[in-house]
Amino acid sequence: MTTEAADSDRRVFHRIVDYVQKAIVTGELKPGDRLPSERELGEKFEMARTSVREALRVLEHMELVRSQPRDTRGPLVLPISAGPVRRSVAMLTTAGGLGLAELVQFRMVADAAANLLAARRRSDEQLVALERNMARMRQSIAVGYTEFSLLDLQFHEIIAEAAGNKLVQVYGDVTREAVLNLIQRTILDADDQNALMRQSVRHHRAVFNAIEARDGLKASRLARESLYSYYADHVDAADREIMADLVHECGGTALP
Amino acid sequence: MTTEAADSDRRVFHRIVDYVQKAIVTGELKPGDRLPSERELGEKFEMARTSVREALRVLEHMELVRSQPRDTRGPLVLPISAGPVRRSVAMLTTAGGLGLAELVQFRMVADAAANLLAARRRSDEQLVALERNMARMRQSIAVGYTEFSLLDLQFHEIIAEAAGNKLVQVYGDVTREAVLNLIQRTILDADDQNALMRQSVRHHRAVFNAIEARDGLKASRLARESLYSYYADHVDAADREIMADLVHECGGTALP
DNA sequence: ATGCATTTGTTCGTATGTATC
DNA sequence: AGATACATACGAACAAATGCA
Repeated sequence: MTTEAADSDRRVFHRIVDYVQKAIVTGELKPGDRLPSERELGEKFEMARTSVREALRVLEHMELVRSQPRDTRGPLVLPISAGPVRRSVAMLTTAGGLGLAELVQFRMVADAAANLLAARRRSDEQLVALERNMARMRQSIAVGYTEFSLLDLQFHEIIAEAAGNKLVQVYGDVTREAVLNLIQRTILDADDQNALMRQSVRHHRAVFNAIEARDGLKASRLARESLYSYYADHVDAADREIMADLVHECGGTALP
Repeated sequence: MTTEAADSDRRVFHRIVDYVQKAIVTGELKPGDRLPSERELGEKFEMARTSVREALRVLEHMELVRSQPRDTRGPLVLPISAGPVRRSVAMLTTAGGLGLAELVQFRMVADAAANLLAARRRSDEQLVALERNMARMRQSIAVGYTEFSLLDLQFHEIIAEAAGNKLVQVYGDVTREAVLNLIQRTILDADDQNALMRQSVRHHRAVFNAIEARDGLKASRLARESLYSYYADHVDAADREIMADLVHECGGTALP
């Protein structure tokens, strides 16, 4: 029989990784809990400390636990984090597995959804936060493009949070970050940067107005249109057509 | 003393992880290349073999390298994969404390986007794959609901792949799985199951027709509407309103 | 404040099974 | 078939850091 022995072809340390992962999913292990020390884990799972450590290195990389010299009471169970998603998406984009077109096309979907939901659910406090952000953004034009970019990210993150959907929020945040990383390698000259920043400020104002007026349709359409106008020139013709389709998905624009 | 702080607070094995990661990003290491053996890595980076192994376990978990007993010529550098994204996203959705409403609302966005893109990009082969899936699905009604659910997932996965966007694909796939896991705990009686399956078959036929006709607007609208009709009764009033908004985001439906 | 016990970080040596030449 | 090289895994050891009586 070629059936995997399930214990023999997998490495020993997987027993610990699988246990911890499952225990966290089922809620048996909660953030703040402590795992047994390396030696105790070795006893309970019947393996050497070196193997326990391999398991801990993997769990640590998943950001499920923290294991440091100061954790003398045992490895600490961490809250679920978006870090691994962020890192793996970043790896995919920087190593060539994901192009700008795919990222922007997804942003057209995610940002539009975020704006639509935020227009309905936003609180007045979040509106104030957006206004503060826009004020700082106007000031940062004089400072520089990287500073401006961070505030731009923050603007969208406020909206994503206001949307009240963790998936839209996290996926959107991660994708925006990836696009920024990808774009920052293409050096723009100072004039282009200034033009882009001023255009961005106008766009944010328009989105703010739509969200303030609870006009979700308009807010989502604005997201798609501005992404198209920013990035259409940076992708090839086929992807540009797709992006055009995504712009007009919503009936808010041209009705023949 | 001259103890470098930047080197002492990070563990030794990070030197190897960082080197390999950077080398892959810069293209210095390509898929198919071989890393030095564990012993040689230990010599070059001046660390013990146990530390080298911790590094390899992390790199392995990132799916950047494969290190097995058969790889006698050294650890194999792998092609960039979406696996880590899928795994980390799955962890977030299964253990992130997400409710049905959030998952379904995101599906309304992701599935709609997948259908829209698939309508434009689908190949004839993918159309055939969808037809085969629908045939098997009709047969599986007699077999049982769990069997049917797997084919239902597969139907959407074919579309997600046809959409030609890895992010839409991965996020959508994982979210659909999460919804299924959440729903399968609510036991439906046999009549309900049958009604649901027949409704699902009709819906898939409609989506297929739209994608075949390259009518992306219709395909995306169908996705939103059917998700609303499936799940609206299972969420509270506030979330139901949000879902209704998402349905009408697209101009394809009611125009006053 | 001072040891004492415990934990992690790291290294080294060794044994075993396996795949390749 | 035998020799070699490899990964897997174990265990012992010591330094450094930390918490506690």
